Amino acid sequence: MNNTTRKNEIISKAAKLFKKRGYSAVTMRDLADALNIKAASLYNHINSKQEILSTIIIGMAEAFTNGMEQIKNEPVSTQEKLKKIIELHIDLTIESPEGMACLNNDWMHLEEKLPYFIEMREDYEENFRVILNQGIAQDEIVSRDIEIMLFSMLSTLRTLYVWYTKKDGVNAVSLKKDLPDALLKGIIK
Amino acid sequence: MNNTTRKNEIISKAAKLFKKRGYSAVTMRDLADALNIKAASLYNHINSKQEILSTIIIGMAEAFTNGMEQIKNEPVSTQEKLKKIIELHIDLTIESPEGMACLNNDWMHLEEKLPYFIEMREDYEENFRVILNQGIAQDEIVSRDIEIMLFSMLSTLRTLYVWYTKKDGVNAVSLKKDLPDALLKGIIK
DNA sequence: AAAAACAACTAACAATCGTTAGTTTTGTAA
DNA sequence: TTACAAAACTAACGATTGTTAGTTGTTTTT
Repeated sequence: MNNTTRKNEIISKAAKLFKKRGYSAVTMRDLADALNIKAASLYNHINSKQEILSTIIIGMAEAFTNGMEQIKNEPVSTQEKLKKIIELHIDLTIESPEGMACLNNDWMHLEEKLPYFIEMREDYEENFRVILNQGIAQDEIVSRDIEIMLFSMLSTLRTLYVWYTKKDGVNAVSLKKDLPDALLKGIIK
Repeated sequence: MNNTTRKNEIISKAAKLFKKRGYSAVTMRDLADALNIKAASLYNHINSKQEILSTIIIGMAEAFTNGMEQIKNEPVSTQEKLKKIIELHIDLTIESPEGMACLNNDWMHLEEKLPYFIEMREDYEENFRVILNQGIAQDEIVSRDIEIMLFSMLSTLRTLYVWYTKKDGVNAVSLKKDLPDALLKGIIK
């Protein structure tokens, strides 16, 4: 029943290649070469190139959806919720920087699952907005343009994988320690 | 002598398509269709697909390089320099969101000009680091992990085009008004 | 030992890729 | 009107694309 092992190896290797060069620029022969097999052999394990992309991206998106669902209903302050969202992004980025790259850069190449993905992304952003608005209502958050606060935080969180995976980049420890403050409190004295 | 008109139309249209689907996923026939001509006709104006990409990206990168060169030598406070960097990103994003998208997402498909691009990007980031360090030395900036401050600001600034180009997204006025504070002062009270 | 499942292979397909060659049309200046 | 340049066209090229069909070898299960 453990027929997923080889399939997972293929998907995992594909994610690495997609991160580097993007879905469209990676051919099935590139992927096969990286696994030391022939392109046709891939089809003993997966149904299509599209299925690989879909598996990677939808898996990540659902992880974020589930994480947000947890957080939004917790009986804690807005500041606490925002910190948990930041931690969610850090955790998922550390777990799979390649998946995060695909999620960010290749979602538009989804076909069948594209509407489902868009829906999840919109829901996620809307939940984020609600939390920010609650913060303003409860006087925890400054009353500025909410779209700018949302975009500013999400941009940073979504591209975490870029900096996490490069040498001399940021590491997990300092991320969890300093990123919440950087995002919430700013950088000037 | 005004033979650049048609060429610029092609490059401009290409940038729009690249922003939507990425360099690799856009074919010369796609580009030609969008201009209501045949693919072969493109080659009366440009030398290669790669040349189009290169023109777009190197142009943007040089604009940032020049902007940073201006800013770093101005006799103003760190906070003022950071504000000017933020404005530089806003201005260039408004001027060409498509170019920003290519710069961010398709740089790895550069061939001949890739080393030149990498060099410019590294210099830009290093200049940014120097400014932040000056700010710490002069007690203007909190003493936290500098890579995290750098990455946090740059991530937001580099993906500005995503939010600027979508309906109900952020607009130029509120950007210039609220983004500097959001990045520098944070969002909590 | 036989059977079944798994995972690789070779060979090839139709479609599409960026690009070239050579030709025709279009607009402008002489 | 002629001459010329700009910008389009048709046709095709060799390479590469994702994928299928059918086969062979290798493990695992019975």
